[in-house]
Amino acid sequence: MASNERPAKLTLAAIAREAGVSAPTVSKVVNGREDVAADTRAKVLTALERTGYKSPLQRKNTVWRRPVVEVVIDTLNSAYGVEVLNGVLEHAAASDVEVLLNVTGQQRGSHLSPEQRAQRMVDEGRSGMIVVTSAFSAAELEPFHRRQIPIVVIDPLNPPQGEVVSVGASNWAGGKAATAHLLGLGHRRIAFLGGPEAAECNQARLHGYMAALMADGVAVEESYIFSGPFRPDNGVAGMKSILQLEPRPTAIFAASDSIALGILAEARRQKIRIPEDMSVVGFDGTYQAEESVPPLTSVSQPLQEMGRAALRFVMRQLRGDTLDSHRVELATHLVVRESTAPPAG
Amino acid sequence: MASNERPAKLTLAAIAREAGVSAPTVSKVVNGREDVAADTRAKVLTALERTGYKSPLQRKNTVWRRPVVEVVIDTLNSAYGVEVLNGVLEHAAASDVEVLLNVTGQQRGSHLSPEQRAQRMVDEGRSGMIVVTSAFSAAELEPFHRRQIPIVVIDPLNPPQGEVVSVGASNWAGGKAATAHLLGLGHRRIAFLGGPEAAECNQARLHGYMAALMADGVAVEESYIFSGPFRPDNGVAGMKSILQLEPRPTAIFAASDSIALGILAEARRQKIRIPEDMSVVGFDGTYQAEESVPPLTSVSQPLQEMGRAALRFVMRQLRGDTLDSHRVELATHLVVRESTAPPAG
DNA sequence: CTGAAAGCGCTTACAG
DNA sequence: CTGAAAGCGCTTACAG
Repeated sequence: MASNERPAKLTLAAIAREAGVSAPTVSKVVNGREDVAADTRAKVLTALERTGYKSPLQRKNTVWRRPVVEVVIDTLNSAYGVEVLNGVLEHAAASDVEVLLNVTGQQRGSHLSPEQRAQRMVDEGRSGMIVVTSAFSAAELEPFHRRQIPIVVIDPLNPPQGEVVSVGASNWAGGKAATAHLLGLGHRRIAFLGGPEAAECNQARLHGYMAALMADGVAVEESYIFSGPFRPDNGVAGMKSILQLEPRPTAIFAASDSIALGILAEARRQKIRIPEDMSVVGFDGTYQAEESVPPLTSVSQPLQEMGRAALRFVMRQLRGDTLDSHRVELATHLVVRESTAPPAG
Repeated sequence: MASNERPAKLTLAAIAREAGVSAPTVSKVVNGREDVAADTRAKVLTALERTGYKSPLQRKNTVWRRPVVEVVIDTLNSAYGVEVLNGVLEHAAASDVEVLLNVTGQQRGSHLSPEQRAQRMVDEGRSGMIVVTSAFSAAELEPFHRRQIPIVVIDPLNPPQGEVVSVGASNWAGGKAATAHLLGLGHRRIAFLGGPEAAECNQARLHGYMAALMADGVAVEESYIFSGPFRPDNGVAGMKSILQLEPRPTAIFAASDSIALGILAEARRQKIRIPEDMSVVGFDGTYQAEESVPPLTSVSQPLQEMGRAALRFVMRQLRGDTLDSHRVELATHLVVRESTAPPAG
């Protein structure tokens, strides 16, 4: 008879039987009351753990909730961010994960300390976080690590910190390829219109640029190197400066498509023809590079794949898998369109 | 004695007394069961709302969680959707609401019935939903209404359904203004390159176009009217057709900026100069209209404001406020840039 | 579609 | 400190 009994439902009463105590006693233990003898409490706790008992509340909360991953991003007003987000969303749909969006340009929740934000993530049942092109200190991440909340960073704006898991692209190789392409067309005076000076990805692109120049025996000219935000206005301002240089560069390698778009706009205003008077290479390879006038030669990053990889990393950490590496770097490749040509003359 | 009684505890039974029904009936309503007569349900809902009843589960969950609102959108690959989303995010940041993003182009959760999706929203503690440019039937929305989940629709792709709360813009006036602008420049052969034929907003724009023509005594030419998706490829295909019309139109009113961008691209390929050979007006007024070549004359919609208004509507319903109206329509206005000029000759 | 009755699982109050 | 008994609040099963 005993061997054919179906397993009793997991109720307080069942735990009580299991532990050899009464239901009210189990109730007290579950509710953290103090009027229970230590050894009685121990017996009950053992039974609770062995059977995996959940209160009706907990059970209702476990109706199979999908994991919720928060994506933190500074702005959606660039094709870069939207593409990364699309990758995250695609993988989220495939793996039944929900995506919470937090655009920090809008300063949400900035009044909270990292400690409070991490605690709130636990309270609200959030599973992990993906941070896109942001700067953060080890101290800001520590409260999340302590609570075992997986965080993955895409293209951090500051140098990698200890244990941080990050996803990026081969920026150095991309910068080298872009510059080599211009050199191959015959350009010798090539400007670098960069992103934020401190950004890892920007430094790698700059060093790729310098490596290509050096490989061809072209001296690096300090006055040809600029930096600023990854935004069109930086391209506009940079283009104005570059047009006043003597001797004037014949080509520009821009560290992002958004910067390159600013260059194109300023060129139009000043009646500088692209590529006849000036060649321009961008970086990112978003759809904006395809649709610009003229279509932009650009170093394409697998942005969607980067988003997917970031979410995959979060989920792996959630499952408790060990990671092979704390950094994934996906390949970039140069796409030649119509904004580059041999220099005039 | 009655006047000094302390208020009865807020139990199912109390609600039942209040509504003049039995406890099991209240239980059914609270749990979203279907076997309750509409008027009985209404009585119970009133009582629930008046007393602010919370189930034990809800009571325990009220550790002060921020409301979570889900935004459902077909794609982020258009400036339209991103702008609306920016508006939602901005108001969400200001009012301490979390935003969950669901991009349906990726078919997520499509295997679930509306009933299941609505129940899951309750289970996962979601507060409300904002649906952007989607089609849906009354039957699809009913399970959400039954569970008192506020839904607000932005620019529905099908005609408004009964109780649906929606946000939009003055499409008819905008279509009329765009067409009047072209007529004022001297155009008489004006094509309409529209969006989805069934879409409310598209129909309003089309009728605004016809109203302007008729006001100027210009006959509506059926062969000048096209429809298709709100996407650049529709603009490309439409432009090809229009260029073959005899006599050829001298201007095009496109029902969205994305369609207009396709027109500009095809014009470039065919060496048709804009605006010298053909004037083009778009609709939406996204940043793409500013950055295109040439910059696009377009009817600007307050997309961010529409996103903000949608979230405000959701929150009002959550608080149980009565809505003044089930439809908000914000003003559009024409922004003249460089894609329109008097016809040649 | 409704509700009286039975039931379920947890908690409370209190005697020992 | 423990547990039999009573109680609470919600849900289920089903007769009408």
